[in-house]
Amino acid sequence: MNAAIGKQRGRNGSASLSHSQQDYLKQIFLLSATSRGATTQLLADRIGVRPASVTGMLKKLAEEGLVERAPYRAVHLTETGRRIAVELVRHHRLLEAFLSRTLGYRWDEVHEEAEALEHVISERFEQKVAELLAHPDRDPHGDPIPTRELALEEDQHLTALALLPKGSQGTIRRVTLQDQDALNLVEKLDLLPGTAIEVAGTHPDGISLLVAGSRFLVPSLLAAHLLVDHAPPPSSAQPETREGTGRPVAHEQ
Amino acid sequence: MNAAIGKQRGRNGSASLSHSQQDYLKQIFLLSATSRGATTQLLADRIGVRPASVTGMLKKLAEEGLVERAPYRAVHLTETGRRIAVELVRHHRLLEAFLSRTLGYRWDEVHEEAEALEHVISERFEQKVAELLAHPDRDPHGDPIPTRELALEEDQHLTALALLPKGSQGTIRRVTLQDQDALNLVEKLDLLPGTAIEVAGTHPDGISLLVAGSRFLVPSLLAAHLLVDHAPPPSSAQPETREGTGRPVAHEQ
DNA sequence: GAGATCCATTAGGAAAGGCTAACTTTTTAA
DNA sequence: TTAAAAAGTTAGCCTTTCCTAATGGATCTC
Ligand SMILES: [Mn+2]
Ligand SMILES: [Mn+2]
Ligand SMILES: [Mn+2]
Ligand SMILES: [Mn+2]
Repeated sequence: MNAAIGKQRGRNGSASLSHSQQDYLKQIFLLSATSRGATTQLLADRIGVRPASVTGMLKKLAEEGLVERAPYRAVHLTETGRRIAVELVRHHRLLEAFLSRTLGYRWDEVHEEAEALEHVISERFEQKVAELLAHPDRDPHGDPIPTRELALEEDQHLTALALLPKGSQGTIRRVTLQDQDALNLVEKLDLLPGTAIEVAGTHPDGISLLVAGSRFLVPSLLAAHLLVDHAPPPSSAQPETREGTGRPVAHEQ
Repeated sequence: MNAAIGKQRGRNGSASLSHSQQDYLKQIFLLSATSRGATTQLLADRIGVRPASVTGMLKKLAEEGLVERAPYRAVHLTETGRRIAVELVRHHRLLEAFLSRTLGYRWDEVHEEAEALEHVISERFEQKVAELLAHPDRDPHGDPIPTRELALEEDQHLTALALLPKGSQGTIRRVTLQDQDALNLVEKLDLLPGTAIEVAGTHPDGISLLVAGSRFLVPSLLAAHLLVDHAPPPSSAQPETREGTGRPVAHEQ
């Protein structure tokens, strides 16, 4: 049922995709969900190559029918390309859950290892791990794990903490960061997924937050990456949302 | 304590080794334990490339101080090269044990997956898996797993079934095959590691074997790859060993 | 609406790792 | 002991993926 990414011959008759090509597809997928879309520059940043290299690779992927491209424009995945990308996201997030739950990795350690393993595991490995974990639907950062049929539940009702008005209450559900130091900070502040929070007030540099009694400032950088399952402010006349300093940004995976 | 193989900078200051280079070192190590040694031709067969490619790579590895080489001769690992090779063997066999025990792979399925994963897992992954399995000393084929300090117990007292004289009794300890069909045959015949056997007689095409009451012919091809922990024949006057048709051959990993 | 400033693309080239074909050395065996 | 066979090496080439430098578009600002 899964799209083949690895060694097998592809859906048409083409050879397999290189790890590099796989990473391009995955980053295009993740960036496509953002406002800017998958631009050459952003892809270069995420993948760690120069823009010229991105242009070259995108041409190749377009020839192989995995992306659609117009020069000087953001690139889009074809259905084939999307399937491969989502398959990789499934691998990545399943692996993060596995590393965390079964092997006892810390939550800030899982990303890097999953980044390498995602290209290498077989469909059998994917299946066995999914069974071992009883088909989890979230990774340790709260990111949804696509199903085996590659359906990806998108959380419509999650909002970036940075965009919440004063008085909002809710629960942190996703942390879209992957930098180890940033993740450690989140943990130090007890802002892991599942934590109940209340917005005590806004602030030029972030959000003032009430968590388990204590009250402190969450910097914008962080607040943009904490996605909250929120109820509107209990009884105030605050606007439903406001334009924040930072918008949520998809994180690398 | 472990030699770094992966992404890290190497022992001197050199960059990391490619997966390809790692495979060469591992196969040189495994072939060095055989009578023919690590020749260009055998390496080409094992690695799946042409002999010309092997010559080219061996030159590169020699320049990097990982092998010592004389043209037209079998190649040898330096101490540095050996450490990297043994580290890979540890990864491979630990992974086989993990796939078999934790993920429930069949014993004929573990090799291929481990072949890909061995290059990609971190030292952390290695350590966590070793802990999870309580530091196993054998993989599912009975192959010894090098310790974290890279000590590799070699089983001096194991003999290929093909070389045993009539009347010998013993226990199968290792199965040095990796072909799936061959492994399935071994399983069908109940010749897994741990099985007690007795040599009922020799035969031009193999060995006649007594296993759990039944008696059947084990073809030479197989008998050369079944390593037995044996006692000499109980009270007969048979010679201790004999020259068999096939000698034991290290298997790929 | 015209620069200035990004952003994207092109051209040319390098490194890694494979290949084929031709040639040399070693080994085998008549 | 010598000729044929097998094994190993060399030379030249190809593909993949990256790079730098230069060029060509898009966009923002005044
Ligand atoms: Mn990756
Ligand atoms: Mn994640
Ligand atoms: Mn390998
Ligand atoms: Mn094994």
